[in-house]
Amino acid sequence: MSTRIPDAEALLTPAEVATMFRVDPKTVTRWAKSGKLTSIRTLGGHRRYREAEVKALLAGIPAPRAQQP
Amino acid sequence: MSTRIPDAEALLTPAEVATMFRVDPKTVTRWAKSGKLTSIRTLGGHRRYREAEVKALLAGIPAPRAQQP
DNA sequence: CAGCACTCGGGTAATTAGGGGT
DNA sequence: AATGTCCTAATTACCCGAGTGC
Repeated sequence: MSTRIPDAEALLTPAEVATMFRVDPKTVTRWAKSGKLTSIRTLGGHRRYREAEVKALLAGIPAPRAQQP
Repeated sequence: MSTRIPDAEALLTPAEVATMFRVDPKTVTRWAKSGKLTSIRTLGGHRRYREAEVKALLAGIPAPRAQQP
């Protein structure tokens, strides 16, 4: 059967986000480090990004206010 | 009908955990082998993971460290 | 009993992280 | 300040055959 997951958000890899923005994956990493993009880390330290947020930014929606001053 | 179980914790399959983290099921297995994730084994050797722990890790909560004395 | 999807192992490429420099 | 590139080390993804789960 299909894997039914309780409540999971769609996540994107750095390479996928980089391709969508036509930038280098390293640049996406910098966006995450500077708080411009929400990042979820795997247990090994690799980053995953929220698909909804990336799509919103691609659509021209201004970045949401950072949560940490 | 769901099996009625007294006090069982919700368990997730490797595929479910992998989907939630956007990684390969093999990667989840490595996390379990390296002690980064608690794994429960079936009698046949397959692994199951605690839903609460997985959700906590996804939320950014670090691995359960020892309590402060 | 049979069948299919998933998971188990190992082994080997491909990404990613991180710092540093243009 | 922001992006792309070079490097090393670590993490992750895909290959196989065999066994488990239902």
